[in-house]
Amino acid sequence: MAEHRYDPHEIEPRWQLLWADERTWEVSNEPVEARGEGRPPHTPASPHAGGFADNSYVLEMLPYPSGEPHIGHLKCYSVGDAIAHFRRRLGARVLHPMGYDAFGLPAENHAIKTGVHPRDSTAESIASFRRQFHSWGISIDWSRELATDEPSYYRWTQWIFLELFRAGLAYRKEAAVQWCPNDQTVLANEQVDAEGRCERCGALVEVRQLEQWFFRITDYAERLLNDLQDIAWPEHVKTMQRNWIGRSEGAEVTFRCEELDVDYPVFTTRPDTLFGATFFVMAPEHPDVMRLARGTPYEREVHEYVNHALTETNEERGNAEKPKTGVPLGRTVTNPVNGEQIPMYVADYVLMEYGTGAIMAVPGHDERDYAFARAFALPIRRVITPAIDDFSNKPPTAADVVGELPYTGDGVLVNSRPDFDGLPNREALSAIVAWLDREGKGHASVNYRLRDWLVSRQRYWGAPIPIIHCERCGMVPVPDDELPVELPEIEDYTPKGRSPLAGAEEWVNVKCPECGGSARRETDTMDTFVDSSWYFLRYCDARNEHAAWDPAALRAWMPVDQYIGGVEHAILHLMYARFFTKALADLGHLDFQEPFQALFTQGMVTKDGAKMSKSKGNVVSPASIIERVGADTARCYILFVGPPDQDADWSEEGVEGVHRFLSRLWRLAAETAEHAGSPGAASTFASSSKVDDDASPAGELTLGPDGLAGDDLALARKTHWAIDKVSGDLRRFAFNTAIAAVMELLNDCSRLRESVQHETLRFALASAASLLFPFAPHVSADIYARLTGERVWEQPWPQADEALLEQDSYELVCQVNGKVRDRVQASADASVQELKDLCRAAPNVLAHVDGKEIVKEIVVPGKLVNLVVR
RNA sequence: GCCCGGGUGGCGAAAUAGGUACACGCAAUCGACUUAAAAUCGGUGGCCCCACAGGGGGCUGUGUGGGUUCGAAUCCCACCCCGGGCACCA
Repeated sequence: MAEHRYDPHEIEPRWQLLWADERTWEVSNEPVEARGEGRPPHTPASPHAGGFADNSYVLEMLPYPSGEPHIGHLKCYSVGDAIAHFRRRLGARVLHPMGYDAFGLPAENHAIKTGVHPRDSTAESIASFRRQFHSWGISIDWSRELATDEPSYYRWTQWIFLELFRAGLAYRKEAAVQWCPNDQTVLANEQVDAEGRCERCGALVEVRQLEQWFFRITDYAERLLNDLQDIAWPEHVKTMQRNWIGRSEGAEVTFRCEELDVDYPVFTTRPDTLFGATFFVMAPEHPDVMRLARGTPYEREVHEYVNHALTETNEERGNAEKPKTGVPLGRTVTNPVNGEQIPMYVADYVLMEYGTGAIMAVPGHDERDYAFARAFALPIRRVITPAIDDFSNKPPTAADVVGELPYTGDGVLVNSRPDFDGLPNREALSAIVAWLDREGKGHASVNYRLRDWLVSRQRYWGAPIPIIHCERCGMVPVPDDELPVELPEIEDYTPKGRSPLAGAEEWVNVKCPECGGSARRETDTMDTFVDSSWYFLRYCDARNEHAAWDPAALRAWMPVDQYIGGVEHAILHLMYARFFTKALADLGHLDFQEPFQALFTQGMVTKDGAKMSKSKGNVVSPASIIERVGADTARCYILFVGPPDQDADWSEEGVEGVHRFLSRLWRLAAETAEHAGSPGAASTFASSSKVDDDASPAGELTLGPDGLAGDDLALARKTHWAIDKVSGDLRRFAFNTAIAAVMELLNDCSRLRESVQHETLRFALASAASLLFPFAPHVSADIYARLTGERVWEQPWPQADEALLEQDSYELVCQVNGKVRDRVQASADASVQELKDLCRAAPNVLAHVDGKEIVKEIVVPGKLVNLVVR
């Protein structure tokens, strides 16, 4: 007799080997019929209600391969794998691929330190990720594996770049970047610490204007905003994206500087406060600032102020708490609504990147303008009053004006113009904008917070931008047949104020593809977010050498039905991928607008309440956990510990608890399988079931209510309850309660094992394994095979028998005045009157009613009766 | 400051539609098995009262205070605390 000990280290590699040998999780792009296979015989004829028929694309965000996978990866892929398995067994063909986001800074910094080529350190990391993903038993179609640093991948990243370039969606312009004067290099924002110092040398970082590449994502602001309503994403992620896009409605209003004869439009969300504008402020970066100040007494002061502001770090400048600073420009502009001359200032609280880089300042109704006005002793005028008393008959007088300034709320206009005074400010806003429009002094306008995407990096380890600079022809795309532009081999990765690629002279100097003259390659590389903005498309046709994808392959799979990843990508990655999808659709390459139909964001895994980090020494490595308890335990634990969208704290004791559960399940199942007789019993059973598998698709695993009684009926009911519960929970990502339901089922199996028929127990345990398979595939496959001789992943998802979900009696809760006073057994088909009678007759109810008058009886059939007494 | 989440036993959590609060797991504790320990299996699980052998009854109780309702963890109002995101965006 075999020793009944759960041994994940024997079980897990055995099943992994089978799945790898048989390429179980690979799917082709051909429709099932076209492959001549038809539906596999076990596929349900009609999909379950709410099931996933046909093709389904389940995708987890691709990992950035650095070192080894961490617990966060384990959680993400455990969630994704559960969904993939569930959908397969509901009858879908599931695409579930894997790849690596392989370009990026850490590998390059490592190369600067050690001289090891980023390609080599990345390859090593990828190998480690791949090995561990296999050891976790996740059901990946490995035939589509990719890494974004492979020329066969970034060839198409470059192709997309050129498509955007040709469409005018990729362009070059000057932009402010972080610059370290000591290292003579541009720095990524992440390389600047909180005090605005260079990570490497500690020098104060400056802001410099340099030519950079951008993608015109702002052209898509409106669509990126509007289309959020069509996708099944968590509301908080949509909110984050909406805030990031930052749509504001308002008006553009023109202020004129008569002395210089120049118009300055400003954007305002509050045209209703135009009559309260008492000064005008420009951003230090505004190109006209020096011109305006020239020849005024403030020229020198303005010059110094602007220079200082430009070298300030974002940290220093971006602080709303700091006192307002600025310098007069010595000029005035005309307020178009009342002709007043108001003074112009330059101040760093105005941003060049938003609106027009200039503002009208209304200190009476804006906190920032108020602070500036107080600092510079400028007039503050009230034009809106919160008083909402009836001004319907007469305009408000000074006595009606109440409240503190600045006042930013709604109210009624005062001190403006007779035809606007007395109007509620929202009405006045529309009226004033209409009036400005008629006068040609302004018009309604919409502004976005979203900025164009800066994609160039002066870095080595990224996809080269496939552009050639020719003095005669300008910027020339690298011809398609010369793609990819491969990264040159270089010795020195250290950035020196330009991309390390610039040092590869032989690589840089080329002939212009248009005129044949000597020209130079673009030496910047692309932001790694570009690589990850289209990888989900490439998976659909990962081995295509002639195109980024075959449209037919995308039709088979896209859009992604369920995307899974960390909420830290709620804005950047998810926004960029949406932008790529829309831009590529506009260019005729895609026929859908959104890449990810549904999104699930998983919570962080902490240890002792803190984020895991090497410096804290609290990192839990998946490899060590799996070595100790196996992948099934690790995966189940991470899903059992709590709702997967919430943060979870890693607890060794909790892991042990789940391990005990799997051990008990495996042991009881192994004993039950053996109890059936010889080791062949299971297969005998399985083959006999094949004879009449038309009886039910699950043949051997059917247990109807007929002829069952006592504990057998109870256990069969519990089994069907668990089937129903787990099915529902899986649909709503409630993996924790799904696993708890299987635990309950096992507890009943253990309790009733001696008192039920063998067949009842076997059915319950095989069902438990079947339900647990999405979370713990190895042990579930093992148990299922032992009990039935079948492969669980080839079985359709079990269906609960309605007849067994219903009880013929239940515990009726008897309340008096809303408090539970007794519980009695009630028949499931008892009438309302019978339930009332039952409740009134319950012993403890009688004690509480005791002579009092029953004024009301509330009956909730199936649940309770509440007697209201007085 | 603004926008999201969240606050339930000693702990992680559950309660899917306003209807039995605390499923499942951990920890603790008692018992069984054992020479013993581990493992395993079973019981217990706030406070008070009665019976004190099994058992029965009551009172609290879901961050705080109010409200709606026969009935509120769940809905409404006000507030407190924790976590995250954004933050001079005119």
